[in-house]
Amino acid sequence: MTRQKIEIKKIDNITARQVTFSKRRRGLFKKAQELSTLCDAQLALIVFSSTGKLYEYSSSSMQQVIKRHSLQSDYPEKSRQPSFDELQRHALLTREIAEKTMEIRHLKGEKLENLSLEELKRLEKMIETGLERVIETKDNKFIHEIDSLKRKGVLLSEENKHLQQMAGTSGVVPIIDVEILEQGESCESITAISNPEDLDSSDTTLKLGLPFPESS
Amino acid sequence: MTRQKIEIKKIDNITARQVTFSKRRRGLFKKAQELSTLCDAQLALIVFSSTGKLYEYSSSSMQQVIKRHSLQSDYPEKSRQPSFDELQRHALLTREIAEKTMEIRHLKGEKLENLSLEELKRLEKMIETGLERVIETKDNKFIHEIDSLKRKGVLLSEENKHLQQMAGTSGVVPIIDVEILEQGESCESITAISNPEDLDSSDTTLKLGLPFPESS
DNA sequence: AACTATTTATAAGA
DNA sequence: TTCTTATAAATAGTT
Repeated sequence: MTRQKIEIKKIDNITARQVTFSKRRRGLFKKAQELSTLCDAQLALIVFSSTGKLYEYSSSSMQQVIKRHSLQSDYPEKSRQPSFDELQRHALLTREIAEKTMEIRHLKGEKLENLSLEELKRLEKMIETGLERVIETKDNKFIHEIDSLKRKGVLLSEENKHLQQMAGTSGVVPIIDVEILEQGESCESITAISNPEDLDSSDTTLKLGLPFPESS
Repeated sequence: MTRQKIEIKKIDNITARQVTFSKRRRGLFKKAQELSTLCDAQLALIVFSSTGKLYEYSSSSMQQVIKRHSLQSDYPEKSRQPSFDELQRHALLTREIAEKTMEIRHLKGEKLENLSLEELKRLEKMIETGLERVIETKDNKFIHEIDSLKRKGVLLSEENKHLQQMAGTSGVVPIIDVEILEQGESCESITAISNPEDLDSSDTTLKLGLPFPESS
């Protein structure tokens, strides 16, 4: 735009075009950075030359500007297709869930028709072992609870005796005989007179979110 | 850049800044479009004013330029952060896997220490039911196999008789007596003489990928 | 928004 | 590519 005014259309001469590109590109980037500085604007400029070379400027990070742009723009989520990597990870997780679901069903004795005899035998053994462990754990817990209750009973009984002596009232009859507790075998009879809140040894109340949902 | 040269730094006066922004923005966009036209360059320009308003220009479509840019640039996938939605779905799947893993462990009699007595009782019942079903399925499969083998034996025996008559050789002694097969009760004795490849009724070979991996 | 004095950008040539 | 230079274009400050 000096010596002679030029028309704004594609420059045919390749050399002239490249020269003009160099000059004007520099000018444009300078103006862009001046604008962002002077006016506190966030700005991104991307230029590909006709030969394919990339030139870029951005006042902050290019990603930041592009992200802000795609948020404001009317194609907010079109460009956000899940990446291959995400799809793959998602597929892996889904597959793992399917496998675990099937394993649970098998352990519950469901959907067994596709298992071979060999697999059924393995499964049976697996479940038997699991059952033994559960029963053992359960029984241990019962025993522990009985033990704990007995000890509480003994303590309470001793306290009672002490209180009787303190009060000098020998005529009061104890409600629970310690001897019965120490020899007791029936769980029901003991849990029946016990209040769960009194026990800090184990929790017999139902937890929220049962870990065994019904599967169809 | 006229009347007086200015320093390139943020303009403090808000009004002056907005005026300059307007003027220079127009100039910048004009230059940008001239460059793309004159030099056949692909170009994208994104500007956010300090008040947040978006101005943009691109020689082709903005997405196209941005895509080309992110391909050439050295951050090919960095900008592709997972969306909130993806993260959430991922978290859900991971949680589901954790829950199922724990359920499997419980069914196998592992990690029972945090279960209440009530839960242990439920679990025991669940496993017992599963075990019954597995045993029943297994036994049915045995019976089916026995049945299938018997029928094969009968057919083979009849074929043998037929062949004997055809050949006129009455002196050949049959290797297997049909009567024995029809009355057989022991699974082992029968499976011992059977070849799994002969049976199309059921598959007793081990499937690949056992559904019961050892968990620690 | 328009004006205008100046600065800046740049086309053509070296 | 870079420098030079004449001139077009952009624009800071003013109205």
